[in-house]
Amino acid sequence: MKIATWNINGVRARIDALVAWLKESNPDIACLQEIKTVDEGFPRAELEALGYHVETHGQKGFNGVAILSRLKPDEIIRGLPGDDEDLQSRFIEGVFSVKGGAIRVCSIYLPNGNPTGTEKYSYKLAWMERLRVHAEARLRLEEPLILAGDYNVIPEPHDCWDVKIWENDALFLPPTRNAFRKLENLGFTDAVRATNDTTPLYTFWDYQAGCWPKNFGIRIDHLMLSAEALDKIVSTSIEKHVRAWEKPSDHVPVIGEFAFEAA
DNA sequence: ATGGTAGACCCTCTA
Repeated sequence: MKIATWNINGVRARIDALVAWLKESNPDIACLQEIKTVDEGFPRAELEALGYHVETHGQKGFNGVAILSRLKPDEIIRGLPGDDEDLQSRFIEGVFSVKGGAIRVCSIYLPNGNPTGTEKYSYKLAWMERLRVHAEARLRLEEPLILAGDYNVIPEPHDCWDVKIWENDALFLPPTRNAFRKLENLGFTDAVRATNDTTPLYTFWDYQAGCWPKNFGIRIDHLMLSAEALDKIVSTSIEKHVRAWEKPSDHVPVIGEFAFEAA
């Protein structure tokens, strides 16, 4: 079973690329971020025509997340618990029945946090703490749990092309990486690093300043696995070729292949 | 010289 994450930077601008990628890679579950539309504006018919169930948590103009799935979800939770005042659409969670039980998959669009030293950065850190609290509660279910998404976190120096450029950025500052490490310390494993060595791997190349042709990228899109999900991981792939497509997102999909079977 | 691009959308914000 293939479970993927992709920040598509606007689902309506990216529908042709999304359909082409789904046909090519055929993921069983695709977590999307930055759909940048309200639920009613989501191009669901094109995706249902490919055999996907479509669950969205949209927002006008910014943010917004979705889960596409071959299996019909048993349950969907919209919004990250822990702050009723937070109106930004950055989290959706689905439960799916597989042979032997259930798996739980979350599509996460973690706040960027720049500029640092502002309420945007404190919002990022507060959001990461809410994610940690929610993830800790979900771990007690002892299910395969996959937290998939755009974390806006560069975990290690070798996950960016030049650490000097990023060392003071909200994506790399020590409090950001410490909060990410706290999530790992709960018992989550970075699927790409569990299946690859420490060579540089990127999932995002800025549109600006020729970052893509120069391979000036960063790795910020992650599949974080509970122990029960890590037991089932077979391989991962970063779909780098998608960045070279016409009208690309600035992020590429990350796919995990798991030894789950449909119920 | 403080650049450069992209998406959504009311013209400026977010990234």
